[in-house]
This record gives sequence, structure tokens and C-alpha cells, in this order.
Amino acid sequence: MSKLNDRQREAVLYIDGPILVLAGAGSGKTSVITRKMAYLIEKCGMPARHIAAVTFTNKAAREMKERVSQLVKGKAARGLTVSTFHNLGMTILRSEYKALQYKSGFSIFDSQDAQALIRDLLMQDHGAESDNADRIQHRISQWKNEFITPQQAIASAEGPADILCSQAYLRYQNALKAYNALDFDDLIMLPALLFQQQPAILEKWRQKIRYMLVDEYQDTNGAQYHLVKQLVGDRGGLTVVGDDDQSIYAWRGAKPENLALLGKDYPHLKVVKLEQNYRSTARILKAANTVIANNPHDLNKALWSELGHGEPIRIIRCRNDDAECERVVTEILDHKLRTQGRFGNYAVLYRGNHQSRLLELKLQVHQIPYKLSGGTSFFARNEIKDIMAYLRLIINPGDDNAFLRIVNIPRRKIGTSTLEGLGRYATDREVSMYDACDELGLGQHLPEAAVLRLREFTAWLNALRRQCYEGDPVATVRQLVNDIDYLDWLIQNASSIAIAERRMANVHTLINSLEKSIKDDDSENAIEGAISRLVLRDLMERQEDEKESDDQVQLMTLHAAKGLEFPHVFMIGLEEGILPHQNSIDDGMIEEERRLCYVGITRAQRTLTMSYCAKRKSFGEFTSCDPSRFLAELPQEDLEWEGRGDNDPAQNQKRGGETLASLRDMLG
DNA sequence: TTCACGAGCTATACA
DNA sequence: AGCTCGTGAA
Repeated sequence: MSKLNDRQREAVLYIDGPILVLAGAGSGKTSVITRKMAYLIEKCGMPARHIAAVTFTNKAAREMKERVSQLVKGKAARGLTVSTFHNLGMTILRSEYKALQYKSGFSIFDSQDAQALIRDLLMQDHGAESDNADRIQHRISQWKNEFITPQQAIASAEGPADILCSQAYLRYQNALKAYNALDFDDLIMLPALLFQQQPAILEKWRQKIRYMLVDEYQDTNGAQYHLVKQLVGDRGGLTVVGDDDQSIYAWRGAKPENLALLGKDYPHLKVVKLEQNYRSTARILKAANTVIANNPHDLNKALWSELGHGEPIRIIRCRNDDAECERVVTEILDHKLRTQGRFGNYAVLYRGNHQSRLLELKLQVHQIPYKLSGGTSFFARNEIKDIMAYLRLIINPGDDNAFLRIVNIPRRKIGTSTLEGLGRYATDREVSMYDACDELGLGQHLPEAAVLRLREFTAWLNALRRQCYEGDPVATVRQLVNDIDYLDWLIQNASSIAIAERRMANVHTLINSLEKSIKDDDSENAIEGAISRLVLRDLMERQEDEKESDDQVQLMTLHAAKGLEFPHVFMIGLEEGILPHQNSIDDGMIEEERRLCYVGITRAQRTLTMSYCAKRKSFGEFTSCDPSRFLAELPQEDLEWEGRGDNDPAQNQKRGGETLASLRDMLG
């Protein structure tokens, strides 16, 4: 506790009612949350099992849990809930699914599964037009994020397009239930809905969760807001931490105004501001403050730092994107050599995932170790999706998406015409495709050979299912992978054996993780819980944390960088159309892009370098680029420009700033 | 049903 | 420049 400043301590000690901690970047908010949990357990005598902290990423949850158990002596931290919103939702649904008329062993559809389902329904209802499935999926997700049911959506829909969407929403929701499946948004929406409809169930969970802490509250959406509000009730056991300037998820339904709304729900809300920054030099902080000052503000914060003014911020103009990446890499090599530092001290941040490709190439040429976070997650990998589909089908035979994915992996001579026939038959009989395989009438609609191949498949999987529930589930899964000669399949489909083996290693990681997850779960159907939990867990990070060295250059998007910090930060692609992104320019959403820029700047502890290009190759063609407007918003006297061409309109003004800056430096 | 090849489309951020 | 999908032959 002695390590905290006055404001931080105030935030930790206040437990008489709901409290909002407005925590600027680098102001030690994680310390506040973790120490508060320790305080509640050790000093207030609250059993850990009654405390729940909620974050947005598994990584943040894991780190927080780690830090609490370091702070709390002995076993007192056991039973503490630190999880993501989605995981919390799943925990609730795993115990309450019956009240929602779901069956045990439900599947969780990722957005690809969901889209396939929507396409399918559209096809059934209106024939071929499936080009707007994307839009409909978006709209449905929006509704769920705003905590709007299909019935409410239908009642309030305006205009023919929206009416169509709302009907598709209802259709979709019914279809999900028929498949005994949920999508990601349901993990938040359904528990909140359940609490609203069945007070007895809500009361049960209120008994369990008596104190809630929510991190990154500015990122909560409408459904999450309702979930928290109902769990907290009028008991007021709530600590919320957030920063409106770091709200960068409006596009997925986050409502930063939830921060301001809190005061309305809880008139006696206590507000504490954390304004001392412990991360960055004064110059970096000033740059961040200057940029973000261009956004309108309800809640004013004034971040300050005691870490000295530090080095000027460098802005480098490059000929093209290739030169840009090359330059960043040589800058890192050069700087590391001079300072004798580690690769792990450097991070390169960018707006879009595709920007990492060139960077990776250059890093590989120079043999620099790097770690790429984000992008295609572990569970988006084909080999993982394949095995997961098998597992899903074992616990939920109604999961047609899983069925379709793997009936013919490996090749079982079951092709599209067979599946179309089976699909038609299954829809007619209103059973799942898996169950339809074993129905007697199927022989009337498909060639005998096709039916035999299908039944061979189901008979085999049925045997495995039995083995899974009656015997050792993990051994069964290993046998499954063996039965289908999966390594063989991977080798056939990969360009090299090394790649196939790497993919097989991913499969083994998955199985190991399943094994661990089953051991941690003492409920009777451990395997069902373990499998559905796996859908949500990003164990790629964990895998890499464990086995790879931590001395690697960090590559990630600006979004993925939130919550992290690095001694030396490079932000690349500061161009109109990239940061700010073209879509945001078109939709007038510049503020969120500015916050994204702010997040990037505030990741830097000691040095910050930004770069932009004169030309850039996209889709194989060169296009010319303009420097980002955010560059002009920086405090010019703290910048050091480099490589700027004579045709730069802002040049004269910036030259002035440059001389001023060097003058100040000379004068100390 | 499967394999091989080329046309055409493409890429904001994420659980 | 990289990936998906459609086409046609085995």
C-alpha cells in the first residue's frame, strides 16, 4: 500500500459504495485493481469467491490474477474470479442453460459459423441473394450489443432494409437454438436477459458475486452494462476503472458514454482521478496531451510526469513502404547496438494487420527475433478449427456447421452433391444432418454408396463419443486424431513437411490444453465445459509466452497495444487513409482515430519514432500518400523531422519549430 | 469426387 | 502480392 500515491490509495480504500476511477494512460490502474482485490480479501475479510474482476482480454485477466496471487498470502486468493466478460457469461450459461431452453453441451459459433448460418437461412427464405449476409450479421451483432431482443428489433425497425434484418434476427436466433448453439454476443446478451426475466436466478448470482471490479469500462457495450448493473444491484459493491481518451472500440458497440452514465445510475458515485503518469517522458506525454486536446471532452484530465523531458519525438519520411520498414529495422539494430539493450525493448505499432507483412520480411532478412501478436488467432487456424469441429460434434451432434466442416476431412468421398441431398432431407425432417445420416428414409433420397459412407462416419464417431463420456476423454481425442491420420492430411495440404509438423504441434498444444482444462474442472461433464471454454481461450499467447524467448521485437496493431508499454516505440504508416483510416474519414469518425493515435503515443516510455511514406504499394499498385493530420497536431517544438521533401506544405511552419526546439536544447 | 490451374478480388481494429 | 473460388479434365 505504501507504494501507492494518495489518489491511488483513496481509490483502493473506498468500499462504501460504487466508485469510478478515471485513470489516464500509465497512471497505475492495474495496481489499483489488483491491490484493491488484495485489500478486500485480506483487510475486509471478504472471501475471494465473492469477488469478480472483469477485463476484456484473456491476457489482461491472466496477468491480473497472477499479480493478485503474488500480493495475497497463502491460499486466500483461491476461488477469486478474474475473467473476461465472455468467460463470465459462459460460466453463467453453463449453469443456467436450462432456464433458456438450451441443452447441455451447446456449441459456440464463431463469426464464420454464424455467417454460414445466416447465408443458409437467407438461401432458404429468399433463394439466392446472399450478398447482404455480411450486413445482416453486423446489424444483428449491433442489436445484441445494445441488448435488444429480436422482438424489440422487429417492433422498432424502420425502413424495409431494417425490417428485413430484424426478421432475419429472429430467424437466426431460433436457428441457433435448434442447433443448440450460441454466438459470441449471446455470451453477454443471454445472461443479462436471463437475469432480467428470472429474478430468482439473478438473486442466486448476486449471492455469489458480491463485489465487482470492471477494467476498461469505456469499452463496455450496452449488454455488458446491463449485466454489470444487474449483478451489482443496489448493494453498490462496484469499482470501475476507465479512460474515455482510450475508447477505441466504438466499432464493436462500445459505449464510452457508459462512464458518464454511471453517475446517473449511482447518484452517490465517488470519482477519483489518477493523473500522474509513471510511464513516459514529459515530451511524449505532452505530445499525447496535445493531440488528444483536439477532441471534445466531458471529463477533463491533466496528465503529468516526473520522468524528465526526454528525447525529441522523431518523424521520418520515407520514399515508400519498403523503405519505411527497412528503415525501422535498421533503426532498431542501430539503437540496440549503441545502447546495448534488448530486442524486447522495441515495439512497432501499426493500424492494419496487413502492415506487418513487409515488416516481418525485413526482420527475417536481418535475423531479428520478433513476436507478432494479434492477427489470425490460434483458433482461426485451420488445423485448430478442424479438431475443434470434431470435438464440437462429439458434445453436440446438432452442430451442422461442425459436421459440414469435417465430414470430408480427411477425404471420405462425401462431396457436395451428397451433402446437398442430406441437407435437404435433414431440413424436411427437421433433424440435424448428423442425426439424418442414421434415419432409414435417407436411402430414398441418396445413392446407396453415399449413405453407406455417411453411416460409416457416424458409426465411427458414435463409438468415440461413448468412449469420451464413459472412459478417458483426452485419450479418446488423441485416438481420434490418430484414426483420421491427421498428420497425413496436413502433410498433403501443406507446402512443406516442416509447416505440416508445426501445424501438428498446434494440435498437440490444443489437446494438452484440453487435458489441463478437464483436470481443473470438477463438474460431472468436465469435457463439455472444457471444450466450450477452449473456444474462448486464446492459448496461442500462452504457448508463446512459455516456450519462446522474451527478447523479441514486438509487432502489433494499435488496438492490440492498449494496456501495454515499451521503452522504444515506432508508429508506422502515419498517413491520411491509414491513420486516420479512410473509412473513418468517410464516416466522420476522426475522434476515435485520434484516440487510437493517443493510445499509440502513450505506449512509449522513453523514445517515440513515427514514420510515413510518400508512396505506398497496395494491391500491387503504387499510390501516393499524404502525411497524417495527426502529425500536424503534435507540438512542433518537440519534434525532429527527417527526410522531408521540399514539396511538403507544412514545411516552413515546422522548420520554424525545429530551430526553436534546437535552441531550447542548447539553452538546456 | 478430386486435383490443377488461373481469373478476379482484395485488406480497420477483436472476443 | 496473396488468397478464394470457379472451371474443366482425370
